[in-house]
Amino acid sequence: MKILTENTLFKGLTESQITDILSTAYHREKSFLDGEIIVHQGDVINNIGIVLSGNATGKKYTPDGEEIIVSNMKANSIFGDVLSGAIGFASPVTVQAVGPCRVLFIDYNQLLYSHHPLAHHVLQNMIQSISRKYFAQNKRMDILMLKSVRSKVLSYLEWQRQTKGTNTFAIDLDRRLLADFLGVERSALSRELSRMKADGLIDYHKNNFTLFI
Amino acid sequence: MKILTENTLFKGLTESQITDILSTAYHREKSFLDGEIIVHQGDVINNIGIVLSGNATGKKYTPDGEEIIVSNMKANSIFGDVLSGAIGFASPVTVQAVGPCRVLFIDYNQLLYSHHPLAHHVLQNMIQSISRKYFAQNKRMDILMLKSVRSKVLSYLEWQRQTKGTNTFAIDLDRRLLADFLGVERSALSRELSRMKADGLIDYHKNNFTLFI
DNA sequence: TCTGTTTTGTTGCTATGGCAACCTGATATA
DNA sequence: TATATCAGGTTGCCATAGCAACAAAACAGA
Repeated sequence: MKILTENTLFKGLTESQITDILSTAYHREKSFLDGEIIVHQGDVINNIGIVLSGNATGKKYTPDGEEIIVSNMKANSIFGDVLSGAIGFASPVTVQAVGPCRVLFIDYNQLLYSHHPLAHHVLQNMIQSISRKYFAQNKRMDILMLKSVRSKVLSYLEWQRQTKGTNTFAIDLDRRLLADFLGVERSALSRELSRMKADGLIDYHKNNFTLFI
Repeated sequence: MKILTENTLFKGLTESQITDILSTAYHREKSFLDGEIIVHQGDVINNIGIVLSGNATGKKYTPDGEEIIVSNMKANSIFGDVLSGAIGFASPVTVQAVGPCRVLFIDYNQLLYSHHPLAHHVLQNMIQSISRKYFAQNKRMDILMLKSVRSKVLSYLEWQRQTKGTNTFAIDLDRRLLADFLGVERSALSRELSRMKADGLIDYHKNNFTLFI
């Protein structure tokens, strides 16, 4: 349980305070094998999930059956918080184990309605966590709304430069995922990257990029 | 202040409970004239804003200077909640008065850290409010990711049918706003709507739509 | 009712990007 | 070392949709 002290949901709390709070809300640990579904798209859930070990992905399926990876989760990632918070909403994503993984589920309502003096603190952390997810999504929306592939790529790289703080940086998406993120064809992305390199705007090799502008 | 009993942030509380809670957090009411800026894009704020009367819009500007209306706010709309919740984030939007309007600002931290017994309740409402905004955004992202204008329109209309519950319904966006929402050209939207009518998929007049599929 | 204004529809032109198909190079595996 | 596999790059074709410019309704105000 030591890992939870690093979790954004319990940030600022000691290990004993965390176990103390958890004693007031029903929770259980569950293990999943590679490929097992943790949450189905369409499920209505009332639990917060925390990845204790291993990895999981959030995917969704477009109307025409294409699979899109929405998020990659590793240890200490939280899911189901926004979903539980909205009350009554169906999960827009399927959460699936990538390799064996362990997940801690915490009853959302009991945690929320707990009168434990520190529950307040957890709520504040939760608001912060949800708000951050909102803005991450917001950033992506801004990019998706741009019309040309080039402007999308530039906007993305500019964003990365800002968060990384250097003109040369590695991104954590491969071409397929980057194309999905930008909402373009993988081949169209490759094509535009070449053009941008030819135009002297950027340089890149694999997932290492340099921005010249 | 009676209007606040209808506000999602104070849902479930009586008028006297609301004034009671407000007494623990710094708040002020402010009036704005038509066109006045309430929040500038890029501002870092620590207040929750509630529109008491009048209307306001949330706009943002694309890299190439184009103005996009992101949201329309009326009485009891809340803004700044997600922004304050994320702590340290710059506002991605400019909030501007449309006609004269009054806004109630509440200090976010004092409301959040209040030890008032009902503050917990407000926090829960806030989580719900933010989560809902997240999912509204999420829905839009799904639509923006589709490639063709037709699929975007169909996805949007299908969504409207589901929320409205009938095959015939009025939407609350005009063509300009709908085009922005879908991330397409206004003329391209009009063109595709005509085609879809010709193909017998839909019928429409102004903002009244009927879905045949 | 007339007129100015705003909203919506229409249409030709053309660049863009989706699609498909294939190539190249890297990494893994036997 | 040979070969299978996978990520990334390249390219031709062509429908789609952006852009611009204009037409036609719808609406508002005098």
